[in-house]
Amino acid sequence: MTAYWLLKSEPSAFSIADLKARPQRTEHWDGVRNYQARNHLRAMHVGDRAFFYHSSCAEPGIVGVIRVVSEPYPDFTAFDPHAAHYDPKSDPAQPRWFMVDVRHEKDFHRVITLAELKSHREIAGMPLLQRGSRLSVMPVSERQWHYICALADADDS
DNA sequence: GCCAACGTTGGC
DNA sequence: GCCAACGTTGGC
Repeated sequence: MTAYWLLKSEPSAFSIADLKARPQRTEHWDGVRNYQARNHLRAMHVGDRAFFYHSSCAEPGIVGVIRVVSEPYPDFTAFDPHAAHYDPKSDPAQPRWFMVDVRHEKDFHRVITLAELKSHREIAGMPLLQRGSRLSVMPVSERQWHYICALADADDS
């Protein structure tokens, strides 16, 4: 059963173009250091799809689609004292943080901005649109997924 | 740069 | 277990 997700990244740190430029268009999604987001990561499976969301930028919004291409495994950057998201409390024998590998699937032809998403009551239940939401990994329902894909495809012509 | 919202930490 | 202080996120 394929599931749908939304993954946030600041494009100044790692953008969808960066992912697209990686070998095999694939990279591990490391650095998640929030338990709720971690739990969502651990629920992922190969074949799941996710929206790539650009945050903290001029035009925050969904910029494309990526695919989960690994099962969840320990985030090894947590063990590296030189890594940006080093966590001395994550023990390799009992890892605290996890990640998956993702592959670029497609760019939307335009950014589906946060402002636009907020204007559609059909998807008002998305965690992304809740007051004070900061979660960087969140589930998307099948209905929400197809609704947003339709928005993106509407001006494909 | 501002600020609201949230999660985590640590004293008690 | 409570809660104040602090750090981070992220839109504007």
